[in-house]
Amino acid sequence: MVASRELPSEGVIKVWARLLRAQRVALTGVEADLKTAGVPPLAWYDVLFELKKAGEGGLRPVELEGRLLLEQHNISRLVDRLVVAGHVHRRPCPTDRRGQVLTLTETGRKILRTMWPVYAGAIQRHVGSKIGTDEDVRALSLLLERLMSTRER
Amino acid sequence: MVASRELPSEGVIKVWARLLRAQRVALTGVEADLKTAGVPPLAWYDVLFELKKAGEGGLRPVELEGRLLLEQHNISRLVDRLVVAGHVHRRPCPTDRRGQVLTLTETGRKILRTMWPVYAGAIQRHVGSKIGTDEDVRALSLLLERLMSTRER
DNA sequence: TCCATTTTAATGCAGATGCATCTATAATGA
DNA sequence: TCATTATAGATGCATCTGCATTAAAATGGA
Repeated sequence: MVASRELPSEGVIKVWARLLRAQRVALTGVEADLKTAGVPPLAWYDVLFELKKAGEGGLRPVELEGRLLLEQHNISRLVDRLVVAGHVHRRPCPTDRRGQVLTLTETGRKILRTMWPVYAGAIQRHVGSKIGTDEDVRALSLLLERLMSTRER
Repeated sequence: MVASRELPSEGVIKVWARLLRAQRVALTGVEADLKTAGVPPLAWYDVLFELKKAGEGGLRPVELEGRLLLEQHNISRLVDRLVVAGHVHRRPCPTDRRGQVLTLTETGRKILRTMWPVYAGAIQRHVGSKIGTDEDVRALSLLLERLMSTRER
């Protein structure tokens, strides 16, 4: 892979530094807002939201892994905590006896409803209010999407 | 604060999601490259680099705190590890007997030199090669900078 | 079929982080 | 001056993450 031996330009290095820093600033701000409001942390929202999107059929841990980009052991323990808290139901998978199927419980659904207004306000406060026009929002969205892609340009 | 009660637009929510994800993808990629090369993690580089920039006079932990945006207790322990590893020298601060002054040791300088080529390659691989033109780099840099600012727009 | 390989999930252990608290010193100000 | 308050840094404890390993089940040939 030739490109991997190239050195980054000054501009790229700056983008890297700012990506780390902007994310950290925004994330710690949002997490702090959640904590202040007395609701669970972001990771819980992520799991619950994926399960809600998945609907009736629920999701298997291995599917969560792919969607949240978390390691297998982290999913395993995160789900543990959510099960203990009563927000997620875990039952054996009918088609694969190694696996399990996760679904939302009623309290899980309730947590999502409780968290969203807080979360949305935090996103607006720590991200939305910092960016300018809709056009800037679109531009940033597009550029960030490229960063996530696996292919080079 | 009125803006804090506004709800984020669809676009802003997407930016938030992509900011988290793009950063996670890039960061885990870079950390993995460092590990593969057998060099210390990013956090070590950050501290050592700040100390290098600070030069002769070194830095106090409280200054590192501001520059790296880490909590006081995290700085305290991170520095501990670097001192134990022999990369950082810690001596009492002459002007404030509560404090201390941190400077690079020779092996600390060496670690920086060893890490940079690996780190630079990783940045190019996981960030640089994903973005297109220099203009895109500039645009992304500018937009990310806005996110870090404390003021709203 | 049978065996090697791969996939799914859990877990023990070490390392890192968040939170609250503690000690020592410095700064403030009556 | 002395008492109050603020700041610098360390640390105990709980939680969370990373890493390696393990167990069980599924898959894919020969």
